[in-house]
Parts: sequence; C-alpha cells; structure tokens
Amino acid sequence: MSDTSHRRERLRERTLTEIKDLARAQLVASGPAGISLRAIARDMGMTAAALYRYVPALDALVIELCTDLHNEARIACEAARDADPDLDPLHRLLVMARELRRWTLAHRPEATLIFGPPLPGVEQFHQQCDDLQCAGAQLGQIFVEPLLELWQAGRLPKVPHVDLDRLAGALPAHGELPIEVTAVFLTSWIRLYGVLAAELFGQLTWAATDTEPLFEAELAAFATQVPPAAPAAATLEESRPQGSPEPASL
Amino acid sequence: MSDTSHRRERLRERTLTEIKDLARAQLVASGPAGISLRAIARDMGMTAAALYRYVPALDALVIELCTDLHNEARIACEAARDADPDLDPLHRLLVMARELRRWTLAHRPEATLIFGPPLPGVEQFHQQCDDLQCAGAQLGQIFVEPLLELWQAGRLPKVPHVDLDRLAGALPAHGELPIEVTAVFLTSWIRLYGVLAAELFGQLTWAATDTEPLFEAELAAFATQVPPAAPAAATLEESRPQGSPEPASL
DNA sequence: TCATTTGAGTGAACGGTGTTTACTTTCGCG
DNA sequence: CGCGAAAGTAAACACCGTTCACTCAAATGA
Repeated sequence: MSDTSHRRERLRERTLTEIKDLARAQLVASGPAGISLRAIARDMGMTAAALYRYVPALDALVIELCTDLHNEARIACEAARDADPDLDPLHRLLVMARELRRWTLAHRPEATLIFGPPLPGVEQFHQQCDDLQCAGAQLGQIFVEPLLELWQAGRLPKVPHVDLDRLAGALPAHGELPIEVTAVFLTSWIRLYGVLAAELFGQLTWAATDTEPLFEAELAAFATQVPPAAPAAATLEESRPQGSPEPASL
Repeated sequence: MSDTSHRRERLRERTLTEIKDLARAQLVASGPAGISLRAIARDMGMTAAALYRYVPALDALVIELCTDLHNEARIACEAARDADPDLDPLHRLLVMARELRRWTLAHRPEATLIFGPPLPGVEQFHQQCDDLQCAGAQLGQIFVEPLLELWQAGRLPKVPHVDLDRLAGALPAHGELPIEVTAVFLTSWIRLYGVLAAELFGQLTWAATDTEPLFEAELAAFATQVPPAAPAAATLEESRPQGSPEPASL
C-alpha cells in the first residue's frame, strides 16, 4: 500500500517540479509578468485546468518560486563563504556580498522577482517573512552571523547616527540579537540592497554604465569601518600599530 | 481656422489628460499591473479601441505616466527646497531627500512604478533617459546642483573608495561635471534610493517595522561627511575651531 | 476478484486583457 | 452645403486566470 502510494507521490512531486521548472523558464524568458499557467500547461501537453491539481493558483506558484529563489541565492552565498574556510568574518561578509551581486546580475529576472516590488499575491509572501524560517529572512540571516562574530570580537563598526532606542522599539520578535548588531546589519543590508536594486532596475542607466566601482566602493566603505583583529587575540596575525588602524585588505 | 482647430486640439488634450487621470487612479487603486485600457475606456463610456486615437499602446501610456510622476516628484522636492531660501546647500540636500521620502511613502503605487523594475515597454523609457532632458535624469539633477555648490565651496565630501578613473570611463555624455561631484552624487543617490526602495518594496518587513531611523541615519552619515562652511567665506556664520570640524546640525 | 473510491486530466465556459480592422458617425472648414 | 478628416464603434483575434461538470484509469478494500 505505502509502496504504491509512494510511487504516486513521487510522480506527483515530479510533475510539480516540472511545473516549477517551466515557470522559471518563463520567468527567465519573459520576466515576472510572463509566467502563465496556460503556457506552462501548453508546454507540458496538458490543459491549464489540470495544473490546479498541483497549484491552488498562479499567485501561490509565484510565491513558491520566490522561496526557491531566495534559497538558491542564499546557498550560492554560503558556498562562496565556505569556499575558503580561513576567512575572517569581515572577509566572509565581503565574499558573500560579491557573490550576491554576481548571482543577481547573472539571474536578472529571478532577482527582479525577489528584490522587486511584490506582485499582487506576493505581498502575502513578504508578510509571511517575519517568521524567521522564511527564506527571505534566512538570506539576510547569513549576513547576520559574521556581524555577530565581529561584535563578539569587539570589532563591530560604530553606527553613531542610528537612534537605537527608537529602532529597538520597531523590531519584530527576534530580540535575542544585540541592538548594535541589528543596527549595523540593517544599515549595511540597506546599502547592499540599494546598489544591487539600482543596478538591477536600471535606475542608473542615465548616469553610469558600469556600476561595479560604486559597488566596490560601498564594500570598501564598510570594510574600513571594521577595526582590524585585535593583536592579542588567538589569531596568527602580526600586531599592528595602534595609531593608524589600517584595516585589512579587501 | 486656427481658432477652431485650437478648440479641437484642446478637446483632444482634455481627453488625453482624462485618460491619464483615470490611468493614475487605477495605478493608485490596483498597482502598476492594474492599469487597463479597457477599464479606462469603460470609465469614460467609450470603447477600448477609441483610446488608440490618443495613445499608441498601453506601454506608451505607462511611459507617459512615468514621466509625469518623475516630474511631480521633482517639483515636490524643488518646492521643499525653495520653501526656505536661506538654506545651505547641504541642508537643501537634506530637505529634498526628506521630501522625496515623504512623496514616495505618500504615493506608494506611483513610486513603485518609477523606482521599481521596468515593466515590459518601460525599459525603453529608461533607455531614453541618458538624454538629460528626460524626467528621470532631471529628478536626479536637482540633487546634483547643491553638490556642485558644495564642490565650488570646497566642502565636497571625500569618496576615497571610488575608483575615479574607472568610473570616469563609464559615464555617458554629460562630462562637464567634475568627476568627484559625479562620484559623490552617485554614491549618495544610490544610498538614498536603497533606503527608499527597501522601504517601498517591503524588503525590511521581516526585520524592522519603522525604517525612519535608518533613513535619518543615512542622512546624518552624509551630513557629517560634509565639512562646515569655511569661516573666511562670504557668509555670516561664526568661525569654528579647525580641530573638531563639528558639522552643521540637521 | 470485483466494486468502489480517489486522483488526474479534459472540455467548455465566464470574464478579463491588449490590439487590429473595417465601418460609421460627427463635426469643423472651405 | 458638402467634403474630408477626426472620433468612435463593433467585431474579431489571441491571449490570460479560474471554475465546473465530466471522464477515465489506477489504487484500495472487502
């Protein structure tokens, strides 16, 4: 009994992934608005109505696609982070940010879907995201971890301009994080998002054709605000003069 | 002849503005994807086909709407800037940035249209924008002017992390601007855009509910990088000690 | 083994969209 | 007044998401 029902389950799952694969192909080919149930069904040799056995509506399919794309971007960043296991927390952040940019520009339609304005029905997805399990939050979360390490090492950059009291009153549940870490994460994440979104949405085409210098400048601006690793710490780095903190190279 | 033909012209123009007004109403009510020629025609008591006497296609209508919205946002910023004629260039920038945020959050669907990813057919609009006459460039341009004044006063912030040589090679025609001014504008514009877009597109809903502290922090971070007005300059400001430059208040 | 239930898939329909084409009406101008 | 251009209409084409009634095969239980 379970044997045969498992068979059906696998078949069903295979069909569902085929649907999602075709949806993504349409996304890549025609952008977020080009995803069409009828076209998917056509490609599968099926009727559009049959797809409703697998997906409650087009919105839900797009939301699922969003989740998959968030995870894909996160996994790409994690892979880049883990490629060199000897990385400083700061350099892990830099490597991950560069990988996120690479992924974004290599997957423009997909990135438009997850970084752009919520389509009707996708707003619901973003509301779902105050749950930490959500894929969107997880993508942000992997950038929090190195910041937390920097904080533990006393190397967290200062954010003298953020009203920490007011910000603390505007945070959702996950309050286990030190407020300074949250503040640094949010300001840095916004800047990273800004340079990526501006690039992705063509907001700078009238002003600059090559935006990589601006991206790298943003990274460098962050890096120079991170104090170097303490000389007395349990690392192998040689000590540096106290006067000119000269941060680590990029 | 010209009298009556003017009459027809005016009628035609009146109909066209009615079309655009209804398009905007739909934009406000249902978002960018909710703009529909058939619905506009329905509201006007006309057939959809009749609209093609006034607009070549839906895309073109959306593009015109984009231009109008860019101009509206720019005019709002200019009005805020000109409300107090005694403003320092730095404070003009701050006032304009705050007004742009206010306009954005007060007109979310409209802002989504001009700051979000180009819809199919709107890409053409952004390509059109390397022409300086374009409304999008003009919106950016009003932020360039105060920066140019700061530069002339020797108060331009440093952007030590931007590769000026590479950036200079990636700029469109308008090269009459000093490269340092361009670099400061681009980095600041990107940061402003980032905080607005992140807020607008709900990218932070999982992390923070009140994003104004982050916006104000971005403004303060910029302001503190602007040196105070030179004491010897032809202003009425009292001189400041050289050691601690203590920038002007926000 | 046979009957039954479950699930997948179909076909048609409803209401919506942008766009084109041919036709009609209206209205200003000479 | 009559002509011609402009405005508007009706119908059609090709899409879209979604629903409903229906068929058919396969898995299940007695």
